[in-house]
Amino acid sequence: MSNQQTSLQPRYKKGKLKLIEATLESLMAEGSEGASIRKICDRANVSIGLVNYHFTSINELLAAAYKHLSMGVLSAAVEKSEVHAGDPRRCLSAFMEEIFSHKVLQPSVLRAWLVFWGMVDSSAAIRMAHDEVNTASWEFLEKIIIGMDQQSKVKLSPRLAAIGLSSMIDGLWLEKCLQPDTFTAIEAVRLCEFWVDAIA
Amino acid sequence: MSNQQTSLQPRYKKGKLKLIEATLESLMAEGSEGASIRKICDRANVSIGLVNYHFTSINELLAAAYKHLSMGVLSAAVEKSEVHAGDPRRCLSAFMEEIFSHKVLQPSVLRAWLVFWGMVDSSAAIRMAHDEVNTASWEFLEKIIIGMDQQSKVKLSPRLAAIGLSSMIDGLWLEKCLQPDTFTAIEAVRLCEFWVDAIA
DNA sequence: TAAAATACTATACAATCGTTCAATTTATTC
DNA sequence: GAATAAATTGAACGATTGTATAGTATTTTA
Repeated sequence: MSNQQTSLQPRYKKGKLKLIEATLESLMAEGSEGASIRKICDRANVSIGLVNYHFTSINELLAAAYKHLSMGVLSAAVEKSEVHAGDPRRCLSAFMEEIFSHKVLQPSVLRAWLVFWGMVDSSAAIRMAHDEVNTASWEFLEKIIIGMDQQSKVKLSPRLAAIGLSSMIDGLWLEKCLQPDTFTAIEAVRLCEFWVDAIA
Repeated sequence: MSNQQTSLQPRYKKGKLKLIEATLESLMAEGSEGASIRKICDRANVSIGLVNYHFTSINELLAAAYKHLSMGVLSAAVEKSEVHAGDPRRCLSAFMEEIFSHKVLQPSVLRAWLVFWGMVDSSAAIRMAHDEVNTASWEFLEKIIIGMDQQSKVKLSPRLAAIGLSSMIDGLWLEKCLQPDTFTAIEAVRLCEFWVDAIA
């Protein structure tokens, strides 16, 4: 995963960012067992007191990490697709190519997401981070599909089409995490392309 | 959730089953925080020592609960679809109607699944339960799609079509769990029906 | 350069966890 | 009904957790 900050990601000072990055590494390596301040601080080579210095609780740190990871991926995908502004169909292809790229479609990255999803219900901060990321992602997809619809009427409402595509993406991520050898990245892209062609 | 045992679910003695059911209740109510032997045994009104009497570890209990829940749902869906044996398209509709029924599409039920998914990587027993459930489900779907293919050639390989449908189902379940108000059960069924029609 | 602000350390605390196991209770067998 | 087997209890244990905080170190400001 690239450590460059992107346009949708919040900005953090060095010390905070170090903890956020260590958190992602820890979750990616160990799943939910990596969501421990001692493990995170071992990775960051700092003392555990720093978590409560920089964040109000471990959940705030986890929420920041979730947002950092997800907005990073979303930003990259949005940027890649905006190259094709004016052609919604190509926008979607570029978006899908990025979110199923080898940078993202690694079991370790997906494992971190799975951990975050599992925490959405039990932490208000993580809930907020999730809602923000999810809404941004889903609205982007819907906007592109509305663009397709304006060129040539699509067969599902853009809202429903976006929900379908978003769900398939999530489901493929989940499956790739749980059973990595079931399908390839190329097949994942192909399935989503099929969906997009089916609504057009 | 019905407490009747179904054809794919293993059989357990009363004491074991009581713990399994309490486990599901606990996860459904509290998510991953409910995966605690004290919370589970409180619900079952038994002493915590019983977990290690009936199971070798809490992970074995969790694996049994995962299998119990999932095979219960899969059995019901398979049974419902088998009424339409000989008509693969109707089989799939019946299957989808069951898996998006109000019995299943409750945030609490989906929450339990999310907890289990999050544990797949860190417990061999849960990994095994997951692989078994996932394989049964996916093979069933593929078999029906092969049936469709034999009647009239489908546009994706049955394997890939099954992966796509399975992913969409998982994704819709996940989304429904994380943001329950985004879409209705009817819309979920509609999206999957659209997928099935798109491959035909 | 001294003072103020920020960053960081290390320890302690209370709480919770899953595993273990001797003792007790209940159910089954003969 | 006595003996055996199975089920159950409850306490103890060592391990781990996140939060809190006084003290120390480093950086920034004037």
